Amino acid sequence: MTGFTIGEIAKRAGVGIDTVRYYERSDLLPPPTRRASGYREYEASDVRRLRFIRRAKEIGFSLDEIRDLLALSSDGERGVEGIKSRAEARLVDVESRIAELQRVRRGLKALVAACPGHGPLEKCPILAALTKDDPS
Amino acid sequence: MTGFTIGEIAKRAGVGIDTVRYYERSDLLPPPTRRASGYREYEASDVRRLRFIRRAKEIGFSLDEIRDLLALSSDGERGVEGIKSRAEARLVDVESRIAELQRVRRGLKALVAACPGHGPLEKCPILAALTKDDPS
DNA sequence: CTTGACTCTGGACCCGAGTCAAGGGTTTAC
DNA sequence: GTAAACCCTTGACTCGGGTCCAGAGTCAAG
Repeated sequence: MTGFTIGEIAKRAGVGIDTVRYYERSDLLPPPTRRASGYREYEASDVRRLRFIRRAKEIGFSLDEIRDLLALSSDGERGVEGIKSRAEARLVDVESRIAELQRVRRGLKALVAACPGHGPLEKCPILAALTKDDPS
Repeated sequence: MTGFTIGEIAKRAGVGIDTVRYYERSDLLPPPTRRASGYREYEASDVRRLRFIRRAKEIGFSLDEIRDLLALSSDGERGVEGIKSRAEARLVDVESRIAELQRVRRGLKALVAACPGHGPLEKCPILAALTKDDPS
């Protein structure tokens, strides 16, 4: 049961080879074992980790934030202090993102509903729906 | 009722002055009227638009995507064809982002719930919760 | 045992989204 | 009427997140 090469893992996770190496450099992926030749050798957990990174990115997390999310799930025994609070902070952040996206969704739904598919779509509600009540 | 200067609008919208000029260059903000001196002169709708951009960015849209969202709401009479379908496409996208974020939220909640605040937090469920069933 | 596909490292390059600086004009407050 | 605070343009720079390339070594199939 030899592990995957970098090309295999990249394909399985749906990212580029250079990206995998870049994530390694960026401490998002642990340095894999190496064959005698120097080739990187990955295992299944690396594929999972890479997929997680890819998906987290797709929904708008930065690599820094993802590093944090990953750390949450693998800090293990040391540093249990603070893990919970970091998770809670992330949770708050995620929930506010969801809330914002739900506002956008409502706006888009209203737009779609109001739009008959043709005809003079006057004053779509989307801008109004999204720009109201900003207390900042 | 003279309009706002660039500094005023930037402050009201919570972005930098350079950012406002950058958005103008990038066609996210219409070129404002100018005073005799050359100073840009903005109005309330520009503040709303800027705020919309800022918030859309915060929840993970790129400027390209935002340009598209904005176009949806201001295409007006011309090009009514396709507006609805673009809105629908955006809606699908937004809904999938929400769904992904909800997965993350569930994972984080489980993590927070499972974590007593100290003690050996073994095998937090978050990674597992987020890396399962990826059909790509 | 060669050929083509793959991998290695190091470093250059790219794009998006700003941010800063220089050199100069304008406005406002005192 | 002048100083501080603001604005103008052009153009260089930054940073995150990759992507590409050169030059060299490795692996697998025929």
